[in-house]
Amino acid sequence: MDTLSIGQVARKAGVGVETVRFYEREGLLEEPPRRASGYRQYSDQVVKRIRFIKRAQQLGFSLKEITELLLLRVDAQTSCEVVKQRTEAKIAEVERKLVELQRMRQALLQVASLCTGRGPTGRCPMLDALDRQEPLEQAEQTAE
Amino acid sequence: MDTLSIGQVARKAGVGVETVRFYEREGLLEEPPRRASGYRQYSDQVVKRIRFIKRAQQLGFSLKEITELLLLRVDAQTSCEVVKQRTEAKIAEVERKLVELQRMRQALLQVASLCTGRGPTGRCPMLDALDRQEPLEQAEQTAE
DNA sequence: CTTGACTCTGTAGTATGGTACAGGGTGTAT
DNA sequence: ATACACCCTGTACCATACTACAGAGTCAAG
Repeated sequence: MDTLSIGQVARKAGVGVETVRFYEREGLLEEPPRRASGYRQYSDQVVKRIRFIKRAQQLGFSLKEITELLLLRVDAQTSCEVVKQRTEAKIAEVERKLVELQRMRQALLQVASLCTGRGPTGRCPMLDALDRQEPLEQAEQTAE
Repeated sequence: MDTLSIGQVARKAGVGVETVRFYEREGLLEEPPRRASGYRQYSDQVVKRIRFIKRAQQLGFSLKEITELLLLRVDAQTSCEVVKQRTEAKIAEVERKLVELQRMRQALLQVASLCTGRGPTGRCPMLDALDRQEPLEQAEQTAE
């Protein structure tokens, strides 16, 4: 057989059946064709789509944002210019996240290295490590 | 003055007063000393802590995970070995996220470049672009 | 042709992460 | 000494993202 039942899709994608239906209701998955009985029949494309949704979520994107990512395409409704602008905005966002993650990684590496030296170094090593990365912080809103 | 009221902390950190109290209840911020009146008095350390929480959230960490990150320290309760292990687990997690974000960035760059060529290329360019990055996908659970 | 696993729709409940009062006290500037 | 912005506790409500039924129909194996 070439098509998948909702249960097969859910198992392959590592989510629950209810989640697949939920994503359909929320517009993250398009409504699939139905059998005479009303059973949904999927292609395995949808498995990829669900996995993408799950990965994007773990990177801090909401379902709303993920919908936007999945809709980045040139078509009758959306001109090339618009898609390009939106895509570049998303790229900028992803790059901001990359920078933050790099900083977190550096901080964690410092915590790990600090660890070999042992000793209860008080306070919060994680935040101290981040401080060491941004040596000069702006005055930022001292007013009140 | 050397200490901050809850309102000043909230403004500096860019969150609501209620959020600060919520984080305290949830154990993300320790209970600050109080004035005779019962007013909380904070040092500006806490502003950094809240900003860290917010940034980590945007990278897909839950408040529970963020609590764990902030607790990575060697003390009476936690030995060096344990902290090191946990920290290295977190580093691995961060590095997985970095890889995923890089892939998403590449995919978005492809969508943007594809865009200059114009035309409604059907389907979902975002997922197609990701496919092009992982040329050979494993058989992964073909059973059912 | 029945049994058990699966599917359908619809509605309700849950966990997470806040957000918004209500009803009261505090701090200080005028 | 009174106004006004702020703080307190406590409780209730909200959005997001599921998760779990109930009650009914479907499908394939034995």
